[in-house]
Amino acid sequence: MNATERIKAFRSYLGSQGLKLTTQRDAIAKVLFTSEGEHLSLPELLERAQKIRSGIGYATVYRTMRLLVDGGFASEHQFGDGQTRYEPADDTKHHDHLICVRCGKVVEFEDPVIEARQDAIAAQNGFEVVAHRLEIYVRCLQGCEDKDNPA
Amino acid sequence: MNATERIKAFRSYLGSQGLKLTTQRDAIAKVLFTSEGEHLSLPELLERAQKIRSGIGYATVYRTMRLLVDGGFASEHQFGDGQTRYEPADDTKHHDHLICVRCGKVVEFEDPVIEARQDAIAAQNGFEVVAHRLEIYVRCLQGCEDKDNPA
DNA sequence: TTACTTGCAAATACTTTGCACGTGC
DNA sequence: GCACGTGCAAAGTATTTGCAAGTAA
Repeated sequence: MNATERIKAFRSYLGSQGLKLTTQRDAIAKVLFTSEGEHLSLPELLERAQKIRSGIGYATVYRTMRLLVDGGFASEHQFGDGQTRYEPADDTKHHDHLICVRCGKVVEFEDPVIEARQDAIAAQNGFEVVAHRLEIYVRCLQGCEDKDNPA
Repeated sequence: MNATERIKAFRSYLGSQGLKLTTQRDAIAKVLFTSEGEHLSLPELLERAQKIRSGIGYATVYRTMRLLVDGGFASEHQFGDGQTRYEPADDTKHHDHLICVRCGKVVEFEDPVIEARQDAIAAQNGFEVVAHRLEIYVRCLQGCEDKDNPA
């Protein structure tokens, strides 16, 4: 599903839930759905949304993101910088993240071997998997710039 | 390494760093090292430490835990309840967590297959692994009580 | 009209820090 | 004695909420 289709789906979802489609919600959804791979924080989402529709408040972004997460349109991540970050949810396949501890670069990946292993481990312990979160903290092999101590 | 050995190691570490061994630090370390598998939060650590040595303040627990984490004696986790949780660090092998989304139960596991896969994936993307965090959110198969809505 | 939304500001919830007083070494 | 440590209270951060005014349907 591309960004346009996702926005349409979100609009339908709002209607189906008796919620209203406002210019604020539309702008925020647009920002989210066109941020593939970026993992934006609330302040970042706010800044971009205000370019589309000025005057949007922080609380509206916060509440709209919760709406998007609850509706399955977005997923939240905590990468350890103390901020919650968001990305468009992928309804078909799940992916995980490689995060460089030096430069902060984030690369997404998916691996069926790990997914399968998780199901097996959960089953062995008397559980069924609902979701998972895997973050691999790494260092770039070809060198990268320290985000906290720029050269 | 058992709890007693870990406490000794921590005491030596303090000396080697020119830091002082106080009754507060000792009590907090004792609480941590005897909490295997519990993943205590700061308030919980504080409560238990105060039973050993009354009068300990929150800030002291906070600063001592940072000391323990920095020294490699403890590791931090964020399980999504908005609190940082701590457990004694295992110097030999890493383990991950299965977390029941309904009752909050946490089970630890380790899996060499997943560990090996992570190294391979990182290498394929031009990284070397520094650390990782894997949380599998599950549901108990034999039923459990909802922590937010007790029966 | 009417229920849902918004933006502001205030309230939370945790975490982190400044500082005067204590205390290991 | 002196440098490090402690406890309190206050300051940060990021998140969440109350409410009067605004708006989609």
